[in-house]
Amino acid sequence: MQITRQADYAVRAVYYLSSLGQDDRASTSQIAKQQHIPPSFLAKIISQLSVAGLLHTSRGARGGVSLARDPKDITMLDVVEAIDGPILLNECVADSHGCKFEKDCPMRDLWRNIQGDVVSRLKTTAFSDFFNNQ
Amino acid sequence: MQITRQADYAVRAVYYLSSLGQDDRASTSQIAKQQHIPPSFLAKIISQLSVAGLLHTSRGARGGVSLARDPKDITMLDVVEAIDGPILLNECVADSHGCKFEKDCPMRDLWRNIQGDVVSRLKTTAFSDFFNNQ
DNA sequence: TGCCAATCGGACAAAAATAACCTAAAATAT
DNA sequence: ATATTTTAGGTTATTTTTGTCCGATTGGCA
Repeated sequence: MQITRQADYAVRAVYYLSSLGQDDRASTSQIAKQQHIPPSFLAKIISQLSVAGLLHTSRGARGGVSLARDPKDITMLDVVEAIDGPILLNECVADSHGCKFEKDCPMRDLWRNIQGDVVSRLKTTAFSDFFNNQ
Repeated sequence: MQITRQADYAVRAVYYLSSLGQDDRASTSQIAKQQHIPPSFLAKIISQLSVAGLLHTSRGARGGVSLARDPKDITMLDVVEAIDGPILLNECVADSHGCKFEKDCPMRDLWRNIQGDVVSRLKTTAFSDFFNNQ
């Protein structure tokens, strides 16, 4: 019942980029140093976030990483799911998993409801929210 | 971000026992069969639930497993935490884990809040709730 | 008393997930 | 050209998860 270290790192990386100006770029190693993330591990994570369309990366000297869109349009859910995949509190909640008891399993509804709340809260929290001090 | 299979099995086992009369006992193999749980795996889980004080077990012929208390006094949280340990959405929320950013990390508060909601919902759901049809 | 049904406890193991490292290659600004 | 930086991929180690198996023990019952 825990997000992975990778997802936490991803969130912190996006948080750091959000704290910079909108189009400022930072190198992976810079982000790693600031957020105390293993640099070579972060590279993989950045890559995944880039594939997911959340970040822009540019190679070469003076290259680096920047946000692909405004912090107010990047939610916690976007980042977490880009790394850990869809949030699923219990296997039986998945559409694919045909549980024998589906029909009359009261626990399934409970899990689904709680999961819905978690997803909803992550979806309604954008990275801009972390900086609005007013 | 998922409870383990073990925790799910544990919940289903307690659910099954709750569906019986208060002091009725069932053998591990009987529970396993009814709930489609690997029998030898369930034995371990039952043992943990017993240590946690949620179940009573009795050996010998005509032995078996029964609830240690009324279903209305056994919550989902009791069962899940007895197996998976304390619910923790992100490592940084743990008391022990001294994150360097603790003080000014807005994500930490978010995780803690969401976690609080999850825990709260599990704590307020007792197994008797699954059978009150009125 | 002695058999049977059941848990107990520990060892063992296979598979998956997690965390991380390393290197060669590609791109690009200077 | 050269230095910088991401990219892509493989490799490795550790831990967690999901089980299985088996002998010991316990307790009811004929």
